[in-house]
Amino acid sequence: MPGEKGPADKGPAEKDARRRDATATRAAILASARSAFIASGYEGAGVREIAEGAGVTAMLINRYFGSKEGLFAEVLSTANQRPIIATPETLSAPDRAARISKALLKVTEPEATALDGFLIMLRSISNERAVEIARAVVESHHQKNVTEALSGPDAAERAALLMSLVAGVQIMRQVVGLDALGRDRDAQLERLLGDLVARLVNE
Amino acid sequence: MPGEKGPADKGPAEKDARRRDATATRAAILASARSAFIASGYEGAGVREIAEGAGVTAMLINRYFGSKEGLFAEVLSTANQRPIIATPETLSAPDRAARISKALLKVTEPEATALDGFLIMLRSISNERAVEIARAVVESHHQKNVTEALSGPDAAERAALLMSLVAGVQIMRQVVGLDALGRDRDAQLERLLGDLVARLVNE
DNA sequence: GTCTATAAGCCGATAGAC
DNA sequence: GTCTATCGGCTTATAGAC
Repeated sequence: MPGEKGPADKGPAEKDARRRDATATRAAILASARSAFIASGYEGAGVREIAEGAGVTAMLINRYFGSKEGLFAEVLSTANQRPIIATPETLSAPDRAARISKALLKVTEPEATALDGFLIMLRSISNERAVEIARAVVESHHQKNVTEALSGPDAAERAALLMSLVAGVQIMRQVVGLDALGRDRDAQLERLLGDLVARLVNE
Repeated sequence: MPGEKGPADKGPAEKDARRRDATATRAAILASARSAFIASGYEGAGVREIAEGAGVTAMLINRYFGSKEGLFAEVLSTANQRPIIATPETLSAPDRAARISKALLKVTEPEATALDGFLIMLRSISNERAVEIARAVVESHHQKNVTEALSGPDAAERAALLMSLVAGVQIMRQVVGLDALGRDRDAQLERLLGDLVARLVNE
């Protein structure tokens, strides 16, 4: 029947089964946006490019997320839901400093992806609005989680410095690729970093 | 003499005295570019905006620097000529860790400008070419200088971690503006940071 | 040495058809 | 639910006049 639209329209509309699924489309856009923001940051990634990666047109991004800004906020929020390095598990272990420094080196290897939430933020600090969005996410998630996990005085300041150290190592090792932070130095780095982390996580 | 050009050409060309001075124009473009890259990074700053700040047209940027990329390379290089925090002076003092942590907090206050060379780099990591240029500058200047200033084993790795810490603190304190790294926490931060820095700069 | 004018293309966002 | 077509504005870079 010509007047009927949507998935009920079988027959010639095989690909519509996926194309007309709002939930799936939304998820596809989010996934594509995440990759694009990781690779190029907020300013570097374009809505057309993101849409193409999701197999849709750019217009749908505004339809589902209001704007590129709204899309960025949702990507950043979901990518920073839970702690990666200073997790409740690593923080409660007796050898937590060693565990954390080891985890930090692992997730900042050139091809690692676990710390994507942070990486998106770091690659987006050229844009003022993106920084504001990132600030809200970090304060409400990571700062809060890590502070609560640390006991002793100045927990908030120690948590903030731990995040700073993580951000700095990620930039210099994963993004910039300093020789002295290469994988072939992991042995020395693990020892040095463990020392630093111990100062922050041990009361 | 009719054949002579430049400032010697007085008379009706009052404003030409400045406008037709290639050296001054070059310097004006560099200064304007530096401000723009600090505020918006490589991708965020436009050549028109930079040219306007120098009182010239965008075309001259390509004339003097070949391209926006060439301009960026020159700005980044001049802005990172000499060390700011880990200077020969601070590193040779007996209480170097305390001095360095104090200096770091000072140059990462919200309105501070001393660490601009680093800030330009951090705001530009969304662009691949900008990162390559920044990497070359950091390796050839800061990594080299700081490593030479540190004695003892693993000097290169300790230097790289010190730069990572500086970069991380600058991002979280000056760019993101985390509450826990605010100026009202300077007393605690100075103590905590001093501890960390001591682990890196003391053999 | 510096200008105006313009090429060629990408940006985010929107109107309206189906 | 998704499309095409398009708007207005931005981008870097270049050609040619003076």
